[in-house]
Amino acid sequence: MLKIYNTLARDKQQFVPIEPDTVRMYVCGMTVYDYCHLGHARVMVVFDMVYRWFKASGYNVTYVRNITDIDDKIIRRAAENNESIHTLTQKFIDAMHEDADALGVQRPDHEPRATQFVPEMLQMIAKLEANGLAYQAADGDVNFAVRKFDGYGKLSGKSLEDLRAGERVEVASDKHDPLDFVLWKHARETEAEEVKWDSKWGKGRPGWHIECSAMGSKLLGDHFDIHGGGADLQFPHHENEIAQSEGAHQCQYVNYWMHNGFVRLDNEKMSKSLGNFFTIREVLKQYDPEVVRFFILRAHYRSPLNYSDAHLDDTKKALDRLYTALKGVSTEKGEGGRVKGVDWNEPYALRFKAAMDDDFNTPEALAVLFDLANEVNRSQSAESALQLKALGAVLGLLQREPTEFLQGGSVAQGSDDALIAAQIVARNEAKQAKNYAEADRIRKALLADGIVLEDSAAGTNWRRV
RNA sequence: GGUGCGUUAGCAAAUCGGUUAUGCCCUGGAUUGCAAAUCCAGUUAGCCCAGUUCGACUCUGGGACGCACCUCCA
Repeated sequence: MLKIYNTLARDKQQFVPIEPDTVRMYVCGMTVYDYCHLGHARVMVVFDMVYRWFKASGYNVTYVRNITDIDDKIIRRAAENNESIHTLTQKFIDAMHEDADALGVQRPDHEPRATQFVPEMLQMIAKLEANGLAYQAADGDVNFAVRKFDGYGKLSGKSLEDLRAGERVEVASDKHDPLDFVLWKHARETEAEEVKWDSKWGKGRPGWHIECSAMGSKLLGDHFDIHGGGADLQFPHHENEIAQSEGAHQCQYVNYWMHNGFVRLDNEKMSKSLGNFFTIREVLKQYDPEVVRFFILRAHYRSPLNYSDAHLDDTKKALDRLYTALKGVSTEKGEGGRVKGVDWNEPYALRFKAAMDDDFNTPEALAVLFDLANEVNRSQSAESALQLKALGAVLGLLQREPTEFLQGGSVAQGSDDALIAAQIVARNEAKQAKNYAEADRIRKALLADGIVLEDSAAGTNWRRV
């Protein structure tokens, strides 16, 4: 029985889908004006894990992760680069896909781009206006009237009074209420035609919040199961989505709200505005992408995750242990020669499932994998090894050839394979001649290059540190 | 200022009112020419104070510290 921590309820709740055996989930994706950083990597990996677990649990899942390809930052960046919005966003969408692919993140079923759903957004704004929840201000912007929507603040646990007391920003005077937010931004003279759409309120472009509401209901319906995103989107973005969608459709918007924790650097949230971030591609120059994925899944998705080289090094060693267990045990085929999936009746799998069903407790699920690896090491059982690999697959891990991972695991530098092989031959000749000084010299020299030799009955293997 | 979350061994990180988390590091043993890998055994916990309880890391109250949101942000 799957339980999910629902931000809306501030509690773990049993997951009951709206339609039996079906999950419809929406996750706020990226605004594509720059390369993705590790914070983005965490959202992608976490919800990829969620997506995979629902599928492994037998649900039909429709997963939508949007792309914001129109907003102030994009417009500014395009102007700086002297390129079109489309050129800029396409470049970073491509880069995002490269990064996601490297991290083993499966493509969502839909990746809607905001610019392709402007008519739906306009329809929704019209509904809100008809329902008395939106108004056009003197400056031409169409705003949402926060005061008119009962229950504003139910997701973030904030009252309008609290919010008002904490106001830190000068408010545009044309709003009826300082907390009203924009649905439709009127076009500015200086802006390119590319960022202007016609509407009954005049030329303009959509506000950020309406994008997700419109794309969500278009692709998943007015009421769907799960909505996810980073914890920083809880307020105001998700709060505003609820107000818009429920205000327009007059029904519950989302049943379960899921928010992942931040990636931190030196105990501080990694973010664009603080400038303390590493892009995914920077990190992948130094670490194997599977190590990065494993690093993210080693923490519970709601916990903070501190990034440091020491932690990544630690993670690499941990993953080495799992791949080492798989090495040398045939995992190609199960009994009777068929390719085997998870045997869900087996004790380790039951523990794994219990962990995952408990609000996607991946650290606990991974602990089960380490216990299973220990079992594989002891028994050298192909069945156990297959089970380990199959459970790894559920998390998008352990699917490579162990040797390929262990020998390329940290991003390759120095010695090439042929050279290493030659050194091993030379060392084994020295060993046969009982010239251990020479054998040890060769081993030490390789170690200096990050190559560890392992002698076994079957011969000498090597791996990278 | 308001609101929310967190504080577990050297580091990272889970579970749980009473029974070995797990990974890395460390110690001893087995194995090895010596190592590495592996196996076995072991060391190191629960921010502070008070309460509830036969028993609390786990529940309650108070305090300290940290982080986040209240502005664009994954």
